[in-house]
Amino acid sequence: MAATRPARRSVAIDATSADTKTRILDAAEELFMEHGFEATSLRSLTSAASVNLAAVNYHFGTKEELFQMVLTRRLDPMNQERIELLETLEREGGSRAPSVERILSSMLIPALRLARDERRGGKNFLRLVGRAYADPAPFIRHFLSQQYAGMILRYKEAFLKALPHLSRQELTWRLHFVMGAISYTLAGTDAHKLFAQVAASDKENDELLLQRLAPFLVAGLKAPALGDTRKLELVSGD
Amino acid sequence: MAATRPARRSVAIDATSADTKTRILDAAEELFMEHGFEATSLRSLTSAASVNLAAVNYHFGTKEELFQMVLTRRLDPMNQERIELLETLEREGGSRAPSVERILSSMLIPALRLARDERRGGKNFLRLVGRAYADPAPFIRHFLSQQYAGMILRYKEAFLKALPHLSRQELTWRLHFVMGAISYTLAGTDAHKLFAQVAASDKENDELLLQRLAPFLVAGLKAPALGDTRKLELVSGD
DNA sequence: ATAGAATTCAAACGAGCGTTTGAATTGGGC
DNA sequence: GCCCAATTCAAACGCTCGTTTGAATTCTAT
Repeated sequence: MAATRPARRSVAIDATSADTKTRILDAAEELFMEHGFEATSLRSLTSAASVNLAAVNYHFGTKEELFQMVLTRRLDPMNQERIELLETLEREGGSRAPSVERILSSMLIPALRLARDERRGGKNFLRLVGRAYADPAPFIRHFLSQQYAGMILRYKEAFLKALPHLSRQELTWRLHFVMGAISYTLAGTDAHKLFAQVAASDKENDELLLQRLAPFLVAGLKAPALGDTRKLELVSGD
Repeated sequence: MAATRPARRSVAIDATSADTKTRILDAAEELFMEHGFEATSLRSLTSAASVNLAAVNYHFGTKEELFQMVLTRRLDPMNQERIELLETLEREGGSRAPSVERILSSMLIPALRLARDERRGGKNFLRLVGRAYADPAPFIRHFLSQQYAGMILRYKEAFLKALPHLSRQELTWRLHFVMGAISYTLAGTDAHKLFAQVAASDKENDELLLQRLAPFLVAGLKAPALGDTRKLELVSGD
């Protein structure tokens, strides 16, 4: 299946086609976010991008490869920025490990910047990522795990130093919860409708959201380890 | 479209067909969880259930209605149990409001019970719910929000009394984060692969998971409100 | 035993899907 | 001005989808 791909674009991969490719990527970002991967047809996608139907297969190979390109285009720089921010933090602190607050901030700030930058897809893209996290399609899951593995490992080490009372396993779970809250929050949009009211204006929304999310996550991360306090009354309410 | 539905099942809605209907619901639960709504075809579904292809349309009308039935079958009793547990808690406490820990427990216990009960779909079903939360399909979002609205409102009131330092709006956000961490955690399966290690055996997994999730969430809920402490160093790391 | 309703079944419908093809068109280097 | 590769295009291929149909079958109440 993958072997029968055309030999056409074998000579020059990137040429003058940047415009068509970008138009496809932009339309894909929006439509994948709105309808999901499966429910977005290449016909509606190419129509929205004002390009020929065959252009997707010509420039990206398959629909799946297009999807991965949509994610890579913005996730790679964002995760790169996260790691750089974290390393700056560690360098500045010298021998003293950075605080939980600062480490978490270095995770959230690049996401916030991306959300604010309309030229880079803005909120749309982050919602797309949040949804991709919950997509059952195996190729999406494999792609995301490999895409995030390095960054998460890096942050796990940093958090371990800032939270010495947590075992490696305990921290793995907590980072899992943190990623869950972040993904879910970023996937947002209609999820807000589960609750009654939403925030006021639209511009302050992003920043306020993260300023509310951060204290919640910091407190959760700093919580005593399992077994440190009484076992928590999880068994039957009487 | 909805008007052209057959007049066949107009006389008796539930008859001896329970067996076929149940087989369809069980197969749907598993396949929707594994592949998502869009990617699950009625042909593979009816084949797995060993029923005729037309049986789904005959018993449930459309594929969407089947999906809603899959969710309703288990969500209704679970949310009912949650509310009853919460009301018991409030009745027992008399005038004193229940603690955050106990309120949260009354949310998690019914989910945990359901996860343990293989006859009611077990973990499969909770993963399905977790994924449904992130599904972009409008009919799923509308259904879920109406399905949870009552329960969430009920719990918001209870949490408000237990967390008097939080404004209603602040709590709305925190409950949003809580639901995010829960959904994401329950959707689990491959999400675990994002991280290195997983828990040991398989039976203790569920309980251990919730026993780890609960302290995290309690600490997050109890965190000081925005503005109570310094604004948290979210802006640039220097 | 039989009438009538409920259910099952095989077959087909029309539509939409991702992808491929080969010809037409474009655009830069000689 | 011409050539050749890169790109665009209209059309089609083969396939799968959700749903409908009408006959065959099973079930139930008389």
